[in-house]
Amino acid sequence: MPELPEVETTRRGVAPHIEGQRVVDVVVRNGRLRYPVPDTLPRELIGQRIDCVQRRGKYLLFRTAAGTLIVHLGMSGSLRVVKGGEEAQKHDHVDVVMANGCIVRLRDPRRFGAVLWTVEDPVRHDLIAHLGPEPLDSTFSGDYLFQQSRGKKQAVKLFVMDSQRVVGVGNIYANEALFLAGIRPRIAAGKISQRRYAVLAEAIKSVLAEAITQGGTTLRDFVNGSGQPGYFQQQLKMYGRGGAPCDHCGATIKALRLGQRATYYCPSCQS
DNA sequence: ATGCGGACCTGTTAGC
DNA sequence: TGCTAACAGGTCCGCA
Repeated sequence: MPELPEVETTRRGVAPHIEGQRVVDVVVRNGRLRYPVPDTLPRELIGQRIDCVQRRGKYLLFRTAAGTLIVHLGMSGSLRVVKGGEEAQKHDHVDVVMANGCIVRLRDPRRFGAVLWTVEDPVRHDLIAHLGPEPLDSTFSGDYLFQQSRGKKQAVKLFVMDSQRVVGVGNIYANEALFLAGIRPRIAAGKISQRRYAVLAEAIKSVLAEAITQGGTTLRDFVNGSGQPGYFQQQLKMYGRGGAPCDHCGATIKALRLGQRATYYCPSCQS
C-alpha cells in the first residue's frame, strides 16, 4: 500500500498527537508480522517519552531516550491515532497508548508490516543502513542515477524501485515518474543518458512532492494518521489505466508485467 | 555481483 | 449465485 508519500502523510498525521507524550501501554494483539514483534517491546517502550517521529524511506522512527520504535507499513498497513474507547477491529494488531489518551493503532490485514525496537542509532539498523538516498534530498539527482546505473541491464523501472538505489519509489510512483520523464519502463537502466536521468530525477521528486501535498494515494484502503483518505489518485496518469487513452496524447495506454508488478506506459509519450 | 523468481499473508475482484 | 484464480501500494532471501 504505502509508498513514500503515504508514509510521510502518516508521519505528519500522527506526530502532533504523540510527540512529547509518554507511552503508558503497549498492546500486541497479533505479533506475527513480517518479523515477530519482540516480546520485550512493552517493557522497553512503556514509560518512554516520544521525542519525535521521523521517517527514513518507508520506515517510521519513533525516537525515545532509550531507543527507537521502528514501524514499516508493508503492503496493507496503516497507522492512525484513535481516542481511547474505540474498539479494535480484526486487523488492528498493535496499539501504543499515550498518557494523553491517544492510541497509535497499527492495522495491517496482510501482515507484511513490521514493528521493531532498537537501542542503537536506527540509521545503523540492518534494515535501514543499506538504504539509498531520500529522493527529496539534494543528494538524489540525475547524475547520481546515471552513475549508479552504468553497466546495468536491469529495466529502469525496477532500478528506480530498488531501495538500495533510492528509497520510497514504489510501483505507483515509478509508473507515474517514468511517464512524466517520457521513458519506457523496460529500457535497460545502463543505456539511459545523463540528460534523461536528469529529467527522471526531477520527475520522481515532483511526483512524490505533489503526492505528499495531496495526502497520498488511496486506491482501496490507505488512510492518514486521522483515518482520512488521500487525493493523489485523481492525478494518476498511468497507474491502473491500461487500455485507456493517455491524457496527454490520446494513445492507448499499454499494460504489462515487470518484475511481477503491474506496469503501464504510453507508447507515444514514452520512448 | 547481478538479477530474477518465490515467498510471506489476507482481502477483493474478475471470470467462468 | 457461487466457486476459483488472479491480483494488490513491499521487500527479503536464495538461487542461477
